[in-house]
Amino acid sequence: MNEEFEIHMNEFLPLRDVVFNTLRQAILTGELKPGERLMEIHLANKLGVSRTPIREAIRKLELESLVVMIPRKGAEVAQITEKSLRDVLEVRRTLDALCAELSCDRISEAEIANLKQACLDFEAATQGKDKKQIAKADVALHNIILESTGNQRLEQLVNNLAEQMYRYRFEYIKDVSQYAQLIQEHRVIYEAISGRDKEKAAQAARTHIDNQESCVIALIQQENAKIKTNKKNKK
Amino acid sequence: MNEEFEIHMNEFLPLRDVVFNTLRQAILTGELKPGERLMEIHLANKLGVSRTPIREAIRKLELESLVVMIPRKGAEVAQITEKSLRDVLEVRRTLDALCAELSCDRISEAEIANLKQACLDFEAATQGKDKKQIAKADVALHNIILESTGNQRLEQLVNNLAEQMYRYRFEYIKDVSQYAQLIQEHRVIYEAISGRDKEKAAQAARTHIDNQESCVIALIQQENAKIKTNKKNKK
DNA sequence: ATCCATAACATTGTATACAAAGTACAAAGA
DNA sequence: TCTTTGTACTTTGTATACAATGTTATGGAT
Repeated sequence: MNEEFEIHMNEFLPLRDVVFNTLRQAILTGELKPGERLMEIHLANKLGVSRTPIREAIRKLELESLVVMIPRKGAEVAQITEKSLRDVLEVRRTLDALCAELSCDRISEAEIANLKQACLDFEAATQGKDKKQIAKADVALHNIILESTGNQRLEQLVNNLAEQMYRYRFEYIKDVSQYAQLIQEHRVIYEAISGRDKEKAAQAARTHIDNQESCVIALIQQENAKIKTNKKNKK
Repeated sequence: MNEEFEIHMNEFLPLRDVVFNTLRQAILTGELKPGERLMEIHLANKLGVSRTPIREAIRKLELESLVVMIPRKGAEVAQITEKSLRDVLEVRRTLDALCAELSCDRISEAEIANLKQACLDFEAATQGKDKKQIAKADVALHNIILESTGNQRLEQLVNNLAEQMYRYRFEYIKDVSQYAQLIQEHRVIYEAISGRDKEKAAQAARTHIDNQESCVIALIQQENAKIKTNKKNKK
């Protein structure tokens, strides 16, 4: 329970940003669980800083909806409900489709080559056992598309929405049976974008999200069922 | 220059939120101008609080991209360039279209009635001289559509994007020649949604943004031209 | 007169101190 | 036994103090 957080100490960043990154990572990876309280003094001691940087980090997490503030009680890690996840995905489906379309218009030949390589890298990663490596390859691939849109605001928003899902991503990515499909979907997206076929690219992006949605929703329901069973057993 | 900010003192809100709302409002209305520095002690004195709530408010403004942090120099009000505005609108066009589509599926009969009334209210407001009233009626109308989607995350994102534009909105809304067109566009949107015609609604929403984009971009270029002229004159 | 160096100052970054509010637990009374 | 009240403790909200750094101004040397 008391394992230390992985502190991302970029030397020259203000402490508030180090704390922000650390806490965010902890929430996204599930190290800090939904509903868990973030108590300032406790965190300050744990990270070896004062309350001030902790508080400023919490303000940012608050605006990212990763924590919710309870008046005069403090911050706690936001719950992810099935509804909130569907809401996020509904938006992301649209924005990912937009990314794919814009990418068709604006991607450079060099980026197309990178994208192809990223598809291969992802495929290679799924052969190995390191789940973190797989997630990393997936993120890298999607980042190439994002950057090719040349729209920073879009990039920022999609990254943020994607992060909301990382909290489930690690479970999702463990599902080996999905790998073949993911590889295939990436291939379709690559081909649509490299062929600059906007319609096809948008559709492929939507399908990609749809499939993720089914998987993750299934995971949540499974989780919920487990909780209910536990409650019954306690009785 | 030294007029006081309009402090939105909701009595029971923590000071950081009061400060946050106050500063945000000041930035959006142009009271705090792009490039202007936000100095903590100065703001603290002006608002009659200590630096702590000021700093926490700035952290939130930072995440909203309304201010940018310069290391060891502090916060300053973010510039809006033509590029950043185009980026925002590119995203918003897509999300507004999504809103319109979702609304077609999910809006209640009561909300349709509200929407109709909001169209009339907006029309009435354009008859008067109070520009704030016009902006308010416009926001109210769009909020009805937003809320009818039932997607809180979408609501939050679109509101945020819209706010980025309010910084230009007040100039834009002064352009009396646009009123007829705005009224007409609202009417088309209303009819599409009340008829639950997704395709038409999405298209109308996109057109609405397109027209705003032309107007606001024209304003910016006009502004830029003015600045250039001034520089020349100084020489 | 200009350029460099040093000192004073201004401002942010961080830590700590103090105030207020909420919570939990225990003791006393019905 | 249950409820109520009071007290101690925990935790947040706010203010202030201290440290570090960057900037500006001043003075001297060339």
